[in-house]
Amino acid sequence: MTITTLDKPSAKPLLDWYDRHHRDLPWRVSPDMAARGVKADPYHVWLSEVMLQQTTVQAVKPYFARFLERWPHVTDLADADNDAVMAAWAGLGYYARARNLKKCAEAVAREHGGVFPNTEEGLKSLPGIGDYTAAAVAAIAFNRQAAVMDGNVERVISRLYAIATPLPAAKPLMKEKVALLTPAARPGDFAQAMMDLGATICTPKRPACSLCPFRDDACQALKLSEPELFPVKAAKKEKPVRYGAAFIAVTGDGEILLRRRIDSGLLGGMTEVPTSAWTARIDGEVSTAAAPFDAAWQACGTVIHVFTHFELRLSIWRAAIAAKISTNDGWWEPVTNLEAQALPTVMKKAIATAIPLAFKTSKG
DNA sequence: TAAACGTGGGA
DNA sequence: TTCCCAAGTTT
Repeated sequence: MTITTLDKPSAKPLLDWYDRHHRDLPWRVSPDMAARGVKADPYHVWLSEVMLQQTTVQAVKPYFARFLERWPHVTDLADADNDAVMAAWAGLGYYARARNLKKCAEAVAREHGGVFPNTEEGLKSLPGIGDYTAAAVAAIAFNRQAAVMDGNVERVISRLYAIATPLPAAKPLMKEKVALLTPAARPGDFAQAMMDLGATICTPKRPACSLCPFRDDACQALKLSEPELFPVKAAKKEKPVRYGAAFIAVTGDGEILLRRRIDSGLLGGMTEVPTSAWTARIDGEVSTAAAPFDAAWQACGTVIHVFTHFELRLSIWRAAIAAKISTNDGWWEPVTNLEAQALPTVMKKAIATAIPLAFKTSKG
């Protein structure tokens, strides 16, 4: 005879918790909506999942709304102009996501008749869709029993089972545990419940264990009275500093010189002001040697911007010139039209340092 | 396997 | 202030 015990994790208490305490999110079909027959839109689910990669819910919300308003269907995004998509993504970071987003939309439109594949495997073959996103879209949009594992789930699972192996080595074991826990019914809600739990209860610091659906007996980390010990992670590496110069040339007509970065690598495909190379150390004086042309360049400050794997200290130079100077690459853009450009945050900071009124907010 | 790849907000 | 990190993917 089968005996049900409470000391092993079960999806049921979590789903019950989710029914009462789920977050209402713009891209989400909540349980009450599902009960009224509302179905998840794969395009919405996919778009939100890509935007949410390594990005906070709060940051994503306005971008998600603008993308849907401008490109209501995946075929609209497939037909969109590349630079328009990059400009719409500007500020959200990890710009390879935007490049792959566009490629993925094109693949869905042209190779799949405008319909997203409804299996994990089919989704995973698309640009920008990895293990997590494939499982998330399969579960949330297509009700597939896929094991969804993101940073939240890793934290919850590592605590439920008190997994002492450090990340990322522990991922295969964690994935195994998630797969065993994922129910055949409501797999999408289960995945979202795990993520909501990780975001609101099973937080990295000071988890609210008294409110957790696994509080009674299931959580091994809580039994040890040390939930914050999990997950165990490898030590971080030191962040190097790089230096460079950026040049903001302004004409009497109020236009500045911009150019487009190459499609690959850091800020790939985004717009920038001319800059020097970003080198690991200052060789001699900070200078205008890398300026796009000779002019009366004036130093007007330094921008310090922290990327994922290095810190950039950018010396900002400004020159007022009478008229446009012809250059090999780039174009002159009215300062009044900078909001429409694909300018990453670091470039908005650089321009704002030279032209304080260039943007509505000084922080870009 | 490990490094590259952005940003802004909270503690 | 400084550190941490948030629904990861690609190479």
